[in-house]
Amino acid sequence: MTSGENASRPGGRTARVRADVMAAVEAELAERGYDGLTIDGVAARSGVHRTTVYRRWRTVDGLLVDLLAMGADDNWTPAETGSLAGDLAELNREIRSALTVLPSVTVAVIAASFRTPDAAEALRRFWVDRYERSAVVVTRAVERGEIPAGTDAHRVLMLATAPLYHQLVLLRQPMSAKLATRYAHDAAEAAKVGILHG
Amino acid sequence: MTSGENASRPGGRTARVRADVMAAVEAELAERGYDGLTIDGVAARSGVHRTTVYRRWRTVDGLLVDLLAMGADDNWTPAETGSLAGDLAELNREIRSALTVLPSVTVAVIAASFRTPDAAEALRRFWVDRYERSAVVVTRAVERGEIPAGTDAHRVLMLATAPLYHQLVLLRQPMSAKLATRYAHDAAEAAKVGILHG
DNA sequence: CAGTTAATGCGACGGATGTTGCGTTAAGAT
DNA sequence: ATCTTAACGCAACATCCGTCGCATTAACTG
Repeated sequence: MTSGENASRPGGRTARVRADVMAAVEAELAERGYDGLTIDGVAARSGVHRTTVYRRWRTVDGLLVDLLAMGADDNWTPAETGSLAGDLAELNREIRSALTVLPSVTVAVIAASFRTPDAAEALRRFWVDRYERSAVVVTRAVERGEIPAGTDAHRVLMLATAPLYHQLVLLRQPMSAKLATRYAHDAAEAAKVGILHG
Repeated sequence: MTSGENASRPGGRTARVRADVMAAVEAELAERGYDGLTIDGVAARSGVHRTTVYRRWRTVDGLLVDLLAMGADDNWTPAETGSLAGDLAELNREIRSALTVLPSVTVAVIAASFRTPDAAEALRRFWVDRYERSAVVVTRAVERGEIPAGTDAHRVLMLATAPLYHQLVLLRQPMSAKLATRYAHDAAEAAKVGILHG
């Protein structure tokens, strides 16, 4: 993609330029926010020439997509706590953290996704992957006999996590760690009593 | 705000200009999408001069905020169907409609909210108002004895509606009317069995 | 070590975006 | 009917944004 990771010349300078630019993006994002992010600003701060940034990343959104890719952990799996409520609560803790940290790369890429199809697609893939990996917490709960077989994993995950995105990103209201955990528990309870059958 | 509704000279020409510009915004939004929306484009299509649009609305986001205000119904109340599940399903039907219609002013204002504080604040107020008005469906359910007293109205509404925003706006995946209704029923069921106590 | 060539640096350009000063129009007042 | 004055139209301007051609650097090759 826009990443230069597998380029034909991944040598020292190219890698150094990418690291410098990515660091500058994060710093500018922290100082000026998404709408204050400009290629000129990033280039100036990083010490890399404007033209180079334009050529390698095209747009501000391209920079953010690359930053998201840089931070994504390919080996990520949901933590295992021993209970569905605990697993979902840990998921929500991570999500809340990603959305409230400053600067939040996730929120910035969400903003970017409304402007360029590339960012939208990158974010979509990122989330599809995360939710697919997360489905195992429901599978494990079924195997433990904690919840009925045939429980709709996707709906469980949506009920648990969607309120965080909605309230923190769209409604722009704070959410305590306690409330985030409560949504996780609500979803687990609903699954337990058999509401979320396939 | 940016609206000219209560200006000192709300006469024929000013009102006509506003109507023309708003119509042009909607048309441009439908044709080019949010990221293709420009003041010059809107001005050209509406037949109003560039400078006039800049002076009255300042930015593209200002145009969208005004369009949202124009479409907002001050007398809105949630429909009354006789059951909590029915009321929530009707809410979700309206939300799904607002998010999937083309062009979706709601989605456009969400996009704008990531760029200017004015748009973010306008959207926040809009939603706070809507969720406050919607709380009555939970109150009614308690009065009918359908769900326990002390049920957390906000959590009921979030569980029912957040998955729609999350899946349609952020995950950018389609959602059938049936699934939207199912989330409404899930939230109602969870309330009924007492999971969502205050 | 010398040669090849991507990647970067550099300056200049064209177009888009937003602003300003001033003249013109028309809504509302007397 | 006349006057006043917001609101609008107009043109010129400054700035920002993205691109291009060409020179330079430095990573890889043999």
